[in-house]
Amino acid sequence: MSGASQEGITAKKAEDFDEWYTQVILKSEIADYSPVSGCVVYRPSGYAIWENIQRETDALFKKAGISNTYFPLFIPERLLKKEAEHVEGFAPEVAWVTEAGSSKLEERLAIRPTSESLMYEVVSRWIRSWRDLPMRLNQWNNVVRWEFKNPTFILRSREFLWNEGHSLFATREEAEAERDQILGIYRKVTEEYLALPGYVGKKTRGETFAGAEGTYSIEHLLPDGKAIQGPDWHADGQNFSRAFGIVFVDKEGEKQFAYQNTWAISTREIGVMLAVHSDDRGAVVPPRLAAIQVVLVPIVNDESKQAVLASARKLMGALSSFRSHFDDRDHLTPGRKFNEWELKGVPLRIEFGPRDMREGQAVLVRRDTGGKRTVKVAALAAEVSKELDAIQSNLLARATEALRRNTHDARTLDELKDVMAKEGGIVRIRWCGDAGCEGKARGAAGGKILNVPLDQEPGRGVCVVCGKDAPTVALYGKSY
RNA sequence: GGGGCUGUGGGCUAGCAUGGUCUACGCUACCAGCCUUGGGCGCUGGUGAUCGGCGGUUCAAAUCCGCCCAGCCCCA
Repeated sequence: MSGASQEGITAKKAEDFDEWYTQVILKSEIADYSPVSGCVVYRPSGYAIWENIQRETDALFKKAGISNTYFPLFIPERLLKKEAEHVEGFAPEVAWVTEAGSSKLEERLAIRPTSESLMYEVVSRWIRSWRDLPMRLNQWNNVVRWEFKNPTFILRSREFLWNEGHSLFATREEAEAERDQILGIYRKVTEEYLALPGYVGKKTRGETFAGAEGTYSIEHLLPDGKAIQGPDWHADGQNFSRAFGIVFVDKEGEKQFAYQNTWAISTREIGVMLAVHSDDRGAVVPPRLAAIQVVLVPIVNDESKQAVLASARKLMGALSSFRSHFDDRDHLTPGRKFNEWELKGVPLRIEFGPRDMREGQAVLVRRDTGGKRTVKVAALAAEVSKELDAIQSNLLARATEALRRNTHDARTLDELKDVMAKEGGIVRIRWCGDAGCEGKARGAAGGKILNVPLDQEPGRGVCVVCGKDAPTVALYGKSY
């Protein structure tokens, strides 16, 4: 035991969250920095997490009747400019391609910050009649948003990966009905796979996506007391269809503009997930998303070596239905391996040594609680499955409890200031809906209105700012 | 948008004030051999850094100056 090793996490989650967060991601080998500021390299175990999120989300999209497509990276400037509010929202952070080789381009090309303008220009040619609708498209891709000054590892990067869903409907009613379906998918993915709870609600006018009529989000809470926006869904109304001429002939023979929605979940969720679940020993990754779900570490001595390794290999056969790994490296001690796999966030470890071999058992060690349990090898697969499920649900339960514990109430501006100063986290406030009051609340306590939850508690109250009648509860907090 | 801090082998660092003795310290990791293996084993030997990049001052720069890049923090 040297004690001087810097390989583990040296910062404490509770004491120095920012440093801890960076160390967890780098030292677990989930991601790394890129030579370009604000860009992220996903290493194999990190990209595997994204692939798993993608796979699960994609399956739900497909089940809902949404088809995948691919639209190109480059958007001609004239297209980006077609929807005024949209371009205004993104202009400051668009990266441009202006030359190729030694020649200057005639028209500069935007690297997509999102694909509305390019997609809708093309899609407008595909739609003629109400029979062509609804059309529900998706693509998994990368986007670039350049301008911000303080990138935050994974949580806010200049390039990120996401899905961008785009759907077109003949009527407003149909378009609006999509909201709960998509938010339901995101809620399922974030809760059941990422083990992340959140508040689903409507963003305020000022926080609405550029070009949209309404934005709905899932808001998560990080352990440092700041909220962060997760997946979202936007009701675009006819803004884009008018700008891009997406016109169809309805059943009555009348020309109509389509109603559109867009929605996204991004790699940011990986950062949120790691920040919420991980601990001072390293990363904690939910079993359903982990690149390796279970690692088998054999423990041998000279006499037992061959026999233990042979038995351990047989155990690996029983684990074929899991993403499993056999750590038979000969030059490292078991303790060393334990620490390494904990740092990397593997949900379940199996220890198997001479004693276990004799007794026909194996030791299961949970990453989330550190709890050890001895099980019979005959029941290994069933026990591993049970344990992985238990870890998965414990992570969500733990995070849900943390969210509940860090959600407070405030009835007046003074109370709001007080709660924010003392407790931080998310604060439920009554809000009359007025933008002026929103602004005052923003200035008052260092946070902002995160969203107005869809799930409204019954009852009435008065606005935390102006004291007028306020039918709705809004969520307030500091935000990334 | 404004202000501040940091950058030395893969990781953590010593050296920088007062330039030369730096052919750059130590730990860790890595490689080889031996010895070991139920929570970061031990011993011996070895690989690995033109000191973030470019330029300047100087006989001489990790050290002083300028610009740039990257990371981090605080305020708007």
